[in-house]
Amino acid sequence: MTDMPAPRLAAEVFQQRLLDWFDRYGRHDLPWQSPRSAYRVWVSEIMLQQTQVATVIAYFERFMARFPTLEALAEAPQDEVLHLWTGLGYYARARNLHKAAQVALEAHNGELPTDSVEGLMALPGIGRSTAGAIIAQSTGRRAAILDGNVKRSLTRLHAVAGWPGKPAVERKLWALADYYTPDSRVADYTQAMMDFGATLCKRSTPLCGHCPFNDVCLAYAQGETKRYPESKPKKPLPTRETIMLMLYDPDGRVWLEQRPASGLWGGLWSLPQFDSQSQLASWLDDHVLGPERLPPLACFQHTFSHFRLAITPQPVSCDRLKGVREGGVWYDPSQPAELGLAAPVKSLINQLTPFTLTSTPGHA
DNA sequence: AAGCCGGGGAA
DNA sequence: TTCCCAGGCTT
Repeated sequence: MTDMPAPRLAAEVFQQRLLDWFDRYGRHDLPWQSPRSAYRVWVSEIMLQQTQVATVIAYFERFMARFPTLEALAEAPQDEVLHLWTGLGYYARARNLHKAAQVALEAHNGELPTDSVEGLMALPGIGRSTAGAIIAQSTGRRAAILDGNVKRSLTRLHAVAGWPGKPAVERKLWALADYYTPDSRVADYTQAMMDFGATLCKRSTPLCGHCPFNDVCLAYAQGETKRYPESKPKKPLPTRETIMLMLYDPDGRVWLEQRPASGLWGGLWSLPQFDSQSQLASWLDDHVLGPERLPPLACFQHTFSHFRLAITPQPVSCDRLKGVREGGVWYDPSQPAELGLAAPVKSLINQLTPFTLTSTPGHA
């Protein structure tokens, strides 16, 4: 009772052709490939979710320098983990990674439970494909993956219609992915599938002339590689507006508040946000002594996957806060604490340098 | 099944 | 500009 489309090649033939291609043209020098450990493979797989290899490499190196072992990660404060994730996006990945390290330390003797896909999937942030990748790459046992590269390659090879995000399409692709997965050289095979999708069966302008499967690829035979995979049905992005308060004290420190633990920018430190100038004025009135508005910065837009945020930065200088506020810190840009910052917040703070501030009236 | 969750590379 | 990337979680 399988949902699987007819394979284009016997599994053994597919594997042989792919591994021959990989031995010549695959990537064999990625930082998480040597030294290879379950921990390093795991961290790389999480960072690589929805993120390109070229972007990840520098983050991975910094992360490994600071957290060389699972135990080091588990015992670190979350702020430090988010700090090293700043700019990478999808911050739930970092929170889940941190939490999973703590679970592994307490419940699995500090090791990842790589015995089974189900065991790994029980950890936060690890789904079926990531679990398969970790097992294949770190243990060499048979496990299938289905990432964006594999989805793209398989939809073309088999001319699978429909957006791969649809569960019915995804089921077919999982069946194919599992069918082609070999019993031996699984780590190489998994890496080969990802390399093949990333460097040959690319999203645009795939290199079909050099493809080891161009004699059996249905999309190529139809001259319709462009049509696969079908794209996600698109909807217009809604726009939200916000005012970001850049409140500076006489020492040039800026006031940051921590976001709620989950949701957008969860756990990151950000500038206070307001829906209107009157709300901003009211907040200043309630909490700030001696506020003076500074020359405004240019408005700009920050685009998320599901909406667009129109940001109006409002610099304000002050003497101090009235009383103490929980969940906030005075952040010194010249001696930055190791906190996670949302990308546009980091950009704004770096943009408004200490020199800019001290050259404005109202201080010193 | 659909929405939520970032940021950047590439065309 | 537009698309989407080594996806997973929540509702």
